[in-house]
Amino acid sequence: MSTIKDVAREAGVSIATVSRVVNNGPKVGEKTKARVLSIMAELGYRPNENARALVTQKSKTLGVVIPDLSDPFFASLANGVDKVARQNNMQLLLSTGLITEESERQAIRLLLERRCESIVVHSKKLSDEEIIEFANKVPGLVLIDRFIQKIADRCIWLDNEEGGKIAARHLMSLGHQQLACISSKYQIDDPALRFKGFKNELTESGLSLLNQHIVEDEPNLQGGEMATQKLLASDTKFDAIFVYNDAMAIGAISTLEDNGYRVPLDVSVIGFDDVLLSRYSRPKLTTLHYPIEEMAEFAAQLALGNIKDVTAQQISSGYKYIPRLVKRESTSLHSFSK
Amino acid sequence: MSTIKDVAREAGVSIATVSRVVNNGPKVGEKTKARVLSIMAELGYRPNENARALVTQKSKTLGVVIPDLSDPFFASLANGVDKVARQNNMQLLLSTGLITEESERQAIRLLLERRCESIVVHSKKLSDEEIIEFANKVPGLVLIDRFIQKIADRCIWLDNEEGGKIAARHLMSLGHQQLACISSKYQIDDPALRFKGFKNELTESGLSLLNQHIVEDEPNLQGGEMATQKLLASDTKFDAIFVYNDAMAIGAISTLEDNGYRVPLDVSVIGFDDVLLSRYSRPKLTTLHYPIEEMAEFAAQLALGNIKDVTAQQISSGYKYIPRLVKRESTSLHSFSK
DNA sequence: TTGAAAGCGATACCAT
DNA sequence: ATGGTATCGCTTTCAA
Repeated sequence: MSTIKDVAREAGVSIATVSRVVNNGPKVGEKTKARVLSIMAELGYRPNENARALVTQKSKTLGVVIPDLSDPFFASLANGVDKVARQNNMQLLLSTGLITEESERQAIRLLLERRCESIVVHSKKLSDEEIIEFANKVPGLVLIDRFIQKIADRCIWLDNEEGGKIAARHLMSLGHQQLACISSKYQIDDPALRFKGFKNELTESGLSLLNQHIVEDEPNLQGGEMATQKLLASDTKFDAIFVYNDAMAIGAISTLEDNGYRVPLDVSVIGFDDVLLSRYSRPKLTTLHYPIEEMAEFAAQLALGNIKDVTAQQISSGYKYIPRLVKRESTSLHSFSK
Repeated sequence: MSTIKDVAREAGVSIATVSRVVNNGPKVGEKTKARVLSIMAELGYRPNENARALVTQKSKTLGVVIPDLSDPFFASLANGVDKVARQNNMQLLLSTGLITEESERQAIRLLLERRCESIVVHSKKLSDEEIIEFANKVPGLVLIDRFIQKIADRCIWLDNEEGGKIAARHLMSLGHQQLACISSKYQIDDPALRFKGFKNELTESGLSLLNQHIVEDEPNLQGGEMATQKLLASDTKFDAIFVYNDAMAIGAISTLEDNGYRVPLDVSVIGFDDVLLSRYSRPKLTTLHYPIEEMAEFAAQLALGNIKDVTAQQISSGYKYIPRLVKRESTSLHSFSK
């Protein structure tokens, strides 16, 4: 691959001049500019970004730390960051790894070694202290999907608890009174928060407690099916279920229908996340929209320093997103005719 | 961020020595090594990869060119490449853009400017000539999802036509004789190939022609629904449908059921791609598995030069993958009782 | 075992 | 308007 020197030599000018035309610098003679340009084309010259990064001290790179791209949720996150990268003439550098303390640490380090000045981090295992330490060292590091008080103004997160409350209100507004839950013991604390909000909202409204709360390991279709089987086996009466996420909710619907229940006629089901699946299921799933891509875009802008007016509110509680209820077909008015 | 000089100064050694301990080089005194190491930790020193790339002429970066990450198909592709990147101590650099000639060209160029020596390219708009030109310039550039004879040994692609044949055989083996198709005029030629194979297999087996072939614009749920409405409105008799992809197939099932048809009892439906959705639909979708992640992993290995034994076969027709039939619930034996 | 120095490919300041 | 050159942070001979 030819370098700036090659171009300079062929064009009979100095590398300084070549550099100027490459960067559309001022003060370059029309003739020389034309000549250099043609030589560049002829040689197929492409400036070396690594060399540029070294001298300019900027990498034109937006880093993102996530477990991997196999989960559509993280793919959306990465896509949001990538969108912003493109808008800013930068590229996305991906740093993936297991959800373990060491992998997360390593993923961030690799980005730092590339001198990424803007990084969107999704981390569940690193301690608050270590993240704060990184954040202090890197002004362009931003945390997504997690809230740490000391660096609140760099946190973009979803209020899972409020999501639970919204779900509860929705089901109650439809007249449901016998509410069941299907949760998951995932490696993160989102499930717990969602159900905490759900439960609190119920008790505030008089409904003493959940009839039944099933916890299943795997937050996927099978997990939802198994949980629902357990729920049915427990012989509890219920007219609505709040499920940890959409995948499990679809599993729940499947098992309910296999057992003669009609959704939403007999049982309302509400999910969480609003992933692609929820629009494809039958009945289409009522759920809470998790605006991860929008959040990721915002996170990227924040990492780039493009967000200027920060309110006191944001300084204390970060950038908090509230999930939005998406009413589709899996929930409906409770039929008292039964 | 501290540099190698800082470390050298603090440790009272030369930068050469520091470099040696950073790279686990040979011939370094135990005591000095220990001292340097401790200073490095103290300073939080991280080697500058850009500087390294400049001098070593390797970027430790695996590039991938795709339209974006919003489509799960491309997310899987990127995930496959990323897996291999990690295995090889490299990172994924993403270069996205619209499906236009200029964006695709630009995406590749950006990767070249970073001196990415291994690149997995998904390109639909660039001309064969231009791709060949890039390929000749970059030995580590590999094409996925497209076949170009002149660089056959750098092409990883799916035999869409064979997929169509497999679908036809499957439906015929179930006793179906009145076959309809739902296609899409997407920006690529995959649909055409799939249906060419399907049609050819039918004619070879005596079934003269498709009863009906509906072409819809959008290859998604709505497109599938609309196409199916048209199909029903056309008043043709059919007992099975071959649909361009899973999303459309799910739309088709939805519309069929809304109109009183039972799937697969009255009509068998087969999709293509085997995306996540197909396992979540009810009935679960019979489809053709498109092993895109596996293909992407292979492509990445090929780009890295890790594939050694190349057969004559591969030199002439590239790395061809055959879609695999995944029998689930949306197809079944034709009931002649009707 | 360690250090000095050349050089990777650019940018940018200082001259001319 | 153009050229010379120091410099970015690191690797890698070549000497000592």
